[in-house]
Amino acid sequence: MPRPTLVDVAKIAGVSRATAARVLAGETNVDATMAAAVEHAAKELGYEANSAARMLRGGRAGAIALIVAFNELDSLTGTFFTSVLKGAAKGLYAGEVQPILVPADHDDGDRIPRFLRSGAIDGAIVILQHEITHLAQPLIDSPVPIAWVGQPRVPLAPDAIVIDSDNYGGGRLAARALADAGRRRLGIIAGPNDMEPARERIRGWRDELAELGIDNSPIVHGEFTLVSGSAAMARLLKRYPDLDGVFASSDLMASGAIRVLQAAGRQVPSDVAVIGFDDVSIATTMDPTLTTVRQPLEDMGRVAAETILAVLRGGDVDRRPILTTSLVRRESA
Amino acid sequence: MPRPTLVDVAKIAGVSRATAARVLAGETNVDATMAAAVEHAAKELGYEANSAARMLRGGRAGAIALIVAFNELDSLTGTFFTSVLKGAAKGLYAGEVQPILVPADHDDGDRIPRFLRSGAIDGAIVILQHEITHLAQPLIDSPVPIAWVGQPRVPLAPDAIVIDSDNYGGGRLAARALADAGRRRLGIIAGPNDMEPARERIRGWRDELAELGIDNSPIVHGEFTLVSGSAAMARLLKRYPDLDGVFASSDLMASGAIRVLQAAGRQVPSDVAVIGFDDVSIATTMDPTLTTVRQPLEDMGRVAAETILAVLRGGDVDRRPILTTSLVRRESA
DNA sequence: CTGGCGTCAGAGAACGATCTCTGGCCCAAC
DNA sequence: GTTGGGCCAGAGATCGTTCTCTGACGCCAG
Repeated sequence: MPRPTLVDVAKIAGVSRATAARVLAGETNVDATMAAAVEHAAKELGYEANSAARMLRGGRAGAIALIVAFNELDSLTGTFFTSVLKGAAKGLYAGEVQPILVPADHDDGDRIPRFLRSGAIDGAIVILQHEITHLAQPLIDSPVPIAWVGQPRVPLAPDAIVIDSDNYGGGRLAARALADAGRRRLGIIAGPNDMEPARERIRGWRDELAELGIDNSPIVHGEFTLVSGSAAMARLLKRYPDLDGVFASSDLMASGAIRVLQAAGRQVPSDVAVIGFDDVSIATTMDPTLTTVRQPLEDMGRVAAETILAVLRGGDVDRRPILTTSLVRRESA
Repeated sequence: MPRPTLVDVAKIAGVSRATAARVLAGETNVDATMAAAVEHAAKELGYEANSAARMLRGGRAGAIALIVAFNELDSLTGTFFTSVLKGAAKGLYAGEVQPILVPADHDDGDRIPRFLRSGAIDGAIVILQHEITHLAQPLIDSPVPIAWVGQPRVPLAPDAIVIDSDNYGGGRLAARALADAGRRRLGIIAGPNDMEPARERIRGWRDELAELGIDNSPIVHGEFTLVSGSAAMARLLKRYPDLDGVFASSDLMASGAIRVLQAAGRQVPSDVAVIGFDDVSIATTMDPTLTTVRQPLEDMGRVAAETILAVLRGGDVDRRPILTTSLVRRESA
């Protein structure tokens, strides 16, 4: 049996389509008896408005795409995505908007832009740590608003929506925490230099160290992954064998770094204190548990959702919110 | 400027709506000159069919809901979901169907059933380890087909779509692997007794042990979580202090168990060999890395997608596929 | 008692793609 | 030369909801 339509409801309630629509839309200028009849009929039939018809008539889809790199979703890197995803989906859900999951990889090069033009979504939230190059331009050219979670590598228009955390402040927090623990022979395992957040973390770290009077702290670079963290730590140890504090600018790199330190006979934190960045789940499962600069990932997702919804509703909102980072003290520093 | 419609394309190409539609639908019985004009006009305008109109007219939504417990998404338990999610989304994407993410928790008790009735989706894939009780009945009563990934605790109709892995076979694999490693004093940390997959793992484990002539192996129960695994291991050690092999029926419980074993001075695997179940990411990051019975989670998601798509297309498919489990040998056994 | 205004229900149009049905044209065959 | 069949383009209807416009009724004031 087909799904009941508004006409069915109206027929049973003995009123016209328009009246039934008014009642179900919550308008008040309807006779109470009729309204009750409509409510009753709708409940009886289990009526629910057909979303396609509403969409077609109303012009709004009531849906937002979440563009994510699926190949990383179930990896360690993925814990970053899932936190943001969770926040974004919750935020959209609260706004009565459907989150549509779109795999950014596996793209045939045309489906995402086509999807953006199909009217099936009102906007998109992009959650990519490493952007897929062929996607950047289509996303920038998107006919619907896009919210970026984290600064992408590509330059964006000044009115672009970008949700980021305070990477600069996070870098300062890490430096101060190590200094407060009495460490003075410090090194940093930074992210790739072509990524804005990575540069900001370095800048915060350096500024704070400068204020503390600590100079010439060496920098090595990784790719935010566990293995690149191990490799970077090995290089750092070679350059600076007697260091007593390391800031790894992702938790995964911190994890890789700690393994290398332990393999090299250094105790963490007694010989070398280590601070990470992100506060993803691995930080609590490693041994020692990781002291880290927390990015409020779930909040970032939620703010992305709220911001794009506000933009769609024509509201005047901050299009570049920056969420504060904070230090989470655990065992490693 | 508004999105171009089929009428715009037809106007530029100098043909009627119907002809333009025919060309874009790939029908061949159209004059080549006209077809070329339509193709050209469509490309020039960046035309993409309005999905709402297509949906309304065609009756199909072209979307499948993925119902997931969001509170667990970024936790350790969540790695289970994300793998399935990834497979399901890939499978749907391959079938040209949009995956819509639906948070199962945070439900106000009515939105999910209403959504199922809104025509916005053609079906749903349910990925819940611990079902939300108030959702079970609405899901069972759903007007659209539902595919369950993993046996839920509630009884389902015989024609329900359930994608599961071979839990029984997995239990046998674990028993045999420990026996092959020369272990004879074995114990099992099982899942909750009211969950079918947990019972099946026990049954497989026992049958294999019986064939191997190992009797009276003790059973303790956990809740599939890390802490419950620790607690269960502590109970097991007290009951059976000289055991030399443990099968924990989830990787998280195995992780908790190993910590307790190590804290009790037992070396893993030399004193006690441990085998887990699932093969989620933690299995590769713990120390020692975990030998485990692999559930093909991503495949399960993909098969769920393929099965529900086949059902929607009226195909005759296996509605209860069981995917094989396999042993992944690492360091812990 | 009548005219005017306010309120509220219903009829109709619109959203945009798709599918059916009709009508016209061309070619071939009788 | 005329008729019939086949093929192809276009007009129209349809999906279900929402919004605007119209018309009717009732009430109040003149």
